[in-house]
Amino acid sequence: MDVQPSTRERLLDATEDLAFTQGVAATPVDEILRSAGVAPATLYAHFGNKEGLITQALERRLMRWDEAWQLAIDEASTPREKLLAVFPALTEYRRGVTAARWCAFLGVAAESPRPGPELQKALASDTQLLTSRLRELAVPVVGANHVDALVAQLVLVYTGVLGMLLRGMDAERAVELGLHIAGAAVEAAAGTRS
Amino acid sequence: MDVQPSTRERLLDATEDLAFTQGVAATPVDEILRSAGVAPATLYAHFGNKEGLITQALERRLMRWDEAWQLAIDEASTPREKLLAVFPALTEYRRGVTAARWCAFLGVAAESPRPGPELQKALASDTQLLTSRLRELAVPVVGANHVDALVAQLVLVYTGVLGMLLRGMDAERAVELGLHIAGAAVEAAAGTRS
DNA sequence: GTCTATATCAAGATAGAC
DNA sequence: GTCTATCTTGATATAGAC
Repeated sequence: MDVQPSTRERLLDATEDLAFTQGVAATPVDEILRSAGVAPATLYAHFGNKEGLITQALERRLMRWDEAWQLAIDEASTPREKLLAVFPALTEYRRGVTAARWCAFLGVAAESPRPGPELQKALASDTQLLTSRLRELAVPVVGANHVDALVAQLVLVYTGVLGMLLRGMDAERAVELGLHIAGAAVEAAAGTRS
Repeated sequence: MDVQPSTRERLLDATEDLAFTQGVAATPVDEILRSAGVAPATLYAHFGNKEGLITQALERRLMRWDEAWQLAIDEASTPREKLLAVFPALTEYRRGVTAARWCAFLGVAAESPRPGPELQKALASDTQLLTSRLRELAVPVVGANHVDALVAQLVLVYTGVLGMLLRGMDAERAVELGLHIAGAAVEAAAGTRS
């Protein structure tokens, strides 16, 4: 039996739908309210202000991405496949949630010159999760010595995949391309392993 | 003898300073006017509206990037170095102009869900220049058959370099990292050459 | 917790003079 | 071409009732 989503969740859903596709500044609070079927005062009671709403939408989004990525890792068999699972996970993830225009986190970062502490934390936690988990996964593949360089490369490629969406590239093609580049980087790093 | 910049140029300068570092929506026209020392009506006489101002700032920026990149290509000696010159060119370019927070074009694209035709054209011309010139440069390196795949990879890496700036990475490190990944991609593609 | 109604304010844009 | 002064709108946020 389906429970209908709470007011709070409807607001977060609408925020993902609208703000992460059109841009935050290009999405008036009014539009989110209309889409969620909620009154202004209710939004402010829950989230304080627009930035609070965006922040919590990002937090929920990161949790879901975290789970989706972890699932993809668990399903992969070899250490190398687990390390590269971030790319197929992205495709799968974008099917499950409302797909952002490119990346909810980078998009908000780009248009937030002076984020408040909460938002700043939410934004940083995306890069944080990305690098820390990739580091764990990379150790079995290239050894502890070469991990840092490889992780930085993988984060760059992952970021490039998302950026290509802004250049109009199809998401699946971008992921495929990224996987190819990342695979080569892993080979090169694994070859260097002392 | 230095000629002092025209009103028009002061406005474009201020736009690059402010809108491409803070974000367009986060930069009120007022702030640009104050920074340029110009009256509102003057701006609208020159550019029609805010989007016109942004559009022309992007157009001027692309011209300068075009020149800077071409210069870097001319200074490189081997075909492989010319192909990869886009990365050192980026470092050099960012010294010459007001460096954007990450990328003026991608940044504007990200916060413009429904750009007018002029702006759309200005945005597309960045990717256009990038792909067409890389394609020319790649032919001598990998042959005409494998060009498309390699170009797409290089554009992705280039885009990833810029995106890393939003994750707080230092520009020179990002460029260095990108150059490394791109170099490996070029090697791999050149090796495949039939 | 949620609503209706409204206050407040800032931003984009224009009128009209010089 | 450029200025001062102002208009108009649309967006964030709040007051007060249910």
